Amino acid sequence: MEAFQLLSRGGARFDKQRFKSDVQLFNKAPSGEAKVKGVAISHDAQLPPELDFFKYAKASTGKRKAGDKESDAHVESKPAKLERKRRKIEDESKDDHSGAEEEVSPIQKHRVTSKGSDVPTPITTFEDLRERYGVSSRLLSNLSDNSYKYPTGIQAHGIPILLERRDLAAISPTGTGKTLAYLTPIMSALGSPISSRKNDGGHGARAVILAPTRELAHQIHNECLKLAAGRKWRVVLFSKATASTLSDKNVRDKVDIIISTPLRLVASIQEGKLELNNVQHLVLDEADRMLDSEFLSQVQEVIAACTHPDIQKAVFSATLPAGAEKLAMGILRNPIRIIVGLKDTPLPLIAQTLTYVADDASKLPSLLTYLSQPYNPPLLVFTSTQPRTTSLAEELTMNGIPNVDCLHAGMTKKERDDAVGRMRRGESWVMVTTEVMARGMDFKGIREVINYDFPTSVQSYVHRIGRTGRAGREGKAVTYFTDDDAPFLKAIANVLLQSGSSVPEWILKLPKPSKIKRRQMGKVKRADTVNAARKIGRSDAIKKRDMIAGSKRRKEKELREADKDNSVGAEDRLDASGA
DNA sequence: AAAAAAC
Repeated sequence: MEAFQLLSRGGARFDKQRFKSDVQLFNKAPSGEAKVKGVAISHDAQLPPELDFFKYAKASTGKRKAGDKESDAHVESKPAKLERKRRKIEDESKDDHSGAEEEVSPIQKHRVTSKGSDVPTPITTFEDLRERYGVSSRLLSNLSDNSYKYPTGIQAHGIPILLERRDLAAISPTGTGKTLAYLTPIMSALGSPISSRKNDGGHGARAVILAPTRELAHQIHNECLKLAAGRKWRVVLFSKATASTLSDKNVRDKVDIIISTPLRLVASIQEGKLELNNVQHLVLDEADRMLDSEFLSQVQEVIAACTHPDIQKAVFSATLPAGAEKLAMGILRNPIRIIVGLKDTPLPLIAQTLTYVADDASKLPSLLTYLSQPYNPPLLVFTSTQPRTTSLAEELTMNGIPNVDCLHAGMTKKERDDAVGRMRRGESWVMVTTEVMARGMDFKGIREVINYDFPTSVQSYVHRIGRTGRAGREGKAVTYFTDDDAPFLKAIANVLLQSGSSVPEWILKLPKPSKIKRRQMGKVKRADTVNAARKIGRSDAIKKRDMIAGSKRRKEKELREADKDNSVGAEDRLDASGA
């Protein structure tokens, strides 16, 4: 029963029908298509046993069995301890001017913290929205028609806040229904389509949603259309084509919601083809990405163009580093901030492993070996650059891996759309991609993510592996690392620990260099990594002995360094982001 | 810290 609830409220984008067809597809495959070696058939149409994807909120249940056998020196997570530490840090960083920080949600099991004045009570069912805020039956039935039966944590807390017209910064893990958490209140607040009104005063779109990639904007648009069913809402996915149509006043004045990437919008504003002075709701999805240096000025320009005095702004993400949060809070007016679960932390139902591959040349053989054994398609493989994405996809295909696809932003719009289409239909078994797919994309079938190239930040890691384990389903994430990745290994390892996956002990024993020293120390750490990694595969006795000796040596070294440089503490930093 | 993505 509970399992069913979790699945069905499954977040914004769960689509039972599609999932079903995926499973059928995979079930069919081997009998028909000459037994493709190594492709596991997924019969798990039933629910995974552990749907409580916020179990880490409960003190000590976050442990995951150490299923990987590279080393017997595995360290299990200590969620309770970490959470205590984090709470302390959060308490200390509370802003003076803000209202009371309070623990809410006795009903929901997962922990939700909110900051800000007069935080509205969360809802328990979508039906509450009718009584409390007069949300229309049409909107509510559109929700239930799409199998959104119960609000997720972010929806239960976020929707009332937005309906009370407050500004909001919302942080909630990947795959927990953030899209619906902002679309529902916006649709409700807009009331009725502009086209159905006589004279409303004001022209142009009343809501704008910004996302960092075309694919994500497209997906948000699809979600919005689900909620818009049955009425003549004009929800525009902004593109080159729509940009020119929108310069026609008659069209423009009938638009309700614009969903776009920032630069596209800025281009139209600068050409004088678009005015945003009637925008009363502005959402930044993947807020930390939207506020990073490359997007910031564009986003600021959009914000500046939204001149309506009563504009409501909201930012959403699974990660929000301190710098981005500061920026966000500066943009918002008397904001409420809510955090579901732990910030910058993946869901514990994603089983994560770190795999040592000595160097770049060893990655392809490792992946081929991996693909020669049973795996769960579709598999998402992340690389660091577009050329690497292309060539890896080619290599895999040449090595006989079936249904390999690739997607990066260097491809044409059509190529990109086609690739996403194949992915959605379950035709891709291995999708090689760049950071473009790292955020927001919701492919229900993805059970495994491979970080072929090491992610360049904790945020990137969290979002990449968050393509799996969505809407209460389990997932698996494998991350390759080479000697060159050593400087950032420990930060990622801490993320694994924090979210209930185990990490070989030697990784945690790696010295923690100060930021300044990181580059110079690359060599030192590299040697350390190699030595420690080489021990894998030796006999257990030798391994253990070496580990202990090695960790002692490292400890001593660490202490010596700590004497010289106070910024290197013996205590692991909790915030693994290092930002 | 650094590439990718945005047109």
